[in-house]
Amino acid sequence: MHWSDVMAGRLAERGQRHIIATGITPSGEFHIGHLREILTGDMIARAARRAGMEAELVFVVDNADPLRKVYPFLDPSYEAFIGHQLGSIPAPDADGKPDWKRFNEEGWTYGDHFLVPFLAALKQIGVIPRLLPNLEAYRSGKFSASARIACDQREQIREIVERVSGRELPESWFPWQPLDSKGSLDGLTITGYDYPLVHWTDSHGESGSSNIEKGEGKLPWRLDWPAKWGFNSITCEPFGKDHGAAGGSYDTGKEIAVLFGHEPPIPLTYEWISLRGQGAMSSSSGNTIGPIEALQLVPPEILRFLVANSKPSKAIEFDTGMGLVNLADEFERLSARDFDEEMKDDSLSRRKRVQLEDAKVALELSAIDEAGRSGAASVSFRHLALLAQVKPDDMAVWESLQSSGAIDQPTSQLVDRLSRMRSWIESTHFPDDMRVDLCAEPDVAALEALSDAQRRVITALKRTIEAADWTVDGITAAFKVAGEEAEVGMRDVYRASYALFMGAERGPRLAPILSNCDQSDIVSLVNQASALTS
RNA sequence: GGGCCUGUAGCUCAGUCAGGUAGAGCGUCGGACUUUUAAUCCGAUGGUCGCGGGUUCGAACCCCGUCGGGCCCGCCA
Repeated sequence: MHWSDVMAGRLAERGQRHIIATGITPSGEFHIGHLREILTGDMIARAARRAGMEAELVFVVDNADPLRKVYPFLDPSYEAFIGHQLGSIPAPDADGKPDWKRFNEEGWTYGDHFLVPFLAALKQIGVIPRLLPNLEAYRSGKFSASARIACDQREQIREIVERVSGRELPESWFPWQPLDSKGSLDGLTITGYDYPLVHWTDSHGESGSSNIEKGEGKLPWRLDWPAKWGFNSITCEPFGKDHGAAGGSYDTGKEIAVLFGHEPPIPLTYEWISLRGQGAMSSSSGNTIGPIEALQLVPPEILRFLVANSKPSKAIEFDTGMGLVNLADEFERLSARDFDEEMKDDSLSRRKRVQLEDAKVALELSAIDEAGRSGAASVSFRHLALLAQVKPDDMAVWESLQSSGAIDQPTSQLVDRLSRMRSWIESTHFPDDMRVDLCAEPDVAALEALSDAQRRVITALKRTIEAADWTVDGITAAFKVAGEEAEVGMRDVYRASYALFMGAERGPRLAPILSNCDQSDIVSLVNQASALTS
């Protein structure tokens, strides 16, 4: 059974209506690791709906969290905002400086700056969650009930956190973090509590009172999370393995949730996505690939397939090179199959049946449109990569596909895919193995491996290529004539030609590629090779 | 020190929850298509299931131990 269906089964035991939560802090550039969080939630929601339940995906925007440090992309002036809430400070402009103008005129905050492009990327991959901005929730008093319980029963809370996490909280610990005289959550000392006020003194020597019902501060993370579960009626939440560790915030959260008066959500811990060859992604190290950047290269349904086809407990290595080609081609192959038909075979082993079922579901979950199925593009990624390189003009690509009978008219999906393919090819991520590269000069090793008969082909090519009419047909004819002159079969002609032009044994069809090159350059290459082999 | 995840074919992984003759895809090799845009089709190749014990008629699967890799148990997500 597919992992999403396993989750749906657990949800069904609990009830028929579900709110699946995801949550991210908009402290910096979003990366594809965050995409796993959202997609995992989206897929659980889809599975629940498929099983006949009501399910909604929500995205908690943790913009009440403070800025932790001045990241490399920020101007040093952000020093003044450390400890301030991400939804209450200005966004960085192109130079990393606070953009006060937009902040004052449009209310454009630091959190918005990172969130909005991420939402655009989500839309492309077919995920449109209901947003729950956390800072606004504090300000509108949604946290009041839980905050009061936390402050009133702070010794029970302390006991839970210390027992479950195994760590000792400092004597000064208090379950509410007020904002200080400058708007920071850092460096305060709590001096007293009279509901609804928490009294404090700050690092500037000021003192004041924070009303826990008006968002003049926030709950610490371990309390903030279970509180949100309650007033948002969250029934299920996937989260990264950091939260899932024993003694981690889910463990304390599920007990605190009960104290707050509600049931904790059904959890699902997922593994990280890392970049191939580079280790875990992290916003602060700059070792990231953003969802936007990823979507410039990868068709959205294939990004979905990557997550759908990996069990959440498995770490994913995101590979923008050959791994992507293989992934995309696997997706294409699966898309072209009819699983329902295959599963009618009663002789299938249980193992095989499971495999078919999982592939079928993964494929369904990969569709951008939940109702639709992601149809096969009928062109493999490999093939498209070749065509895109060989034919600079899109129309020529479609003509080639039409003439081979692969497609009738290019679908919008295919047009979209070609444009992403072109940006991938131009990027540094495109694998060398896939690049169509003609030799600039003869590849001696490849030529030396040729048989005598094949060497005669090169000698013959020297004349026919030079004389060729420089079109696809003309070049094809030149190969044919060379074969006749050298008295060898076409197999040898091409063996020799690939060694000559690409330093390889095989390759893509040569005539269309050569026709895009300058004839004199090719002639020169053949002449040099001919000198080496004769 | 405590805990979580992970280890199965050259590679990526399924199969472990419900024990019943080791699976898929890719790769590799061979063949076909009398040349094909690295295509396609067919066939073959390939595993001491990390290791050691135990339970069982029977273990990749359950139990105990052990080794390797990743991570958490500060703040914060």
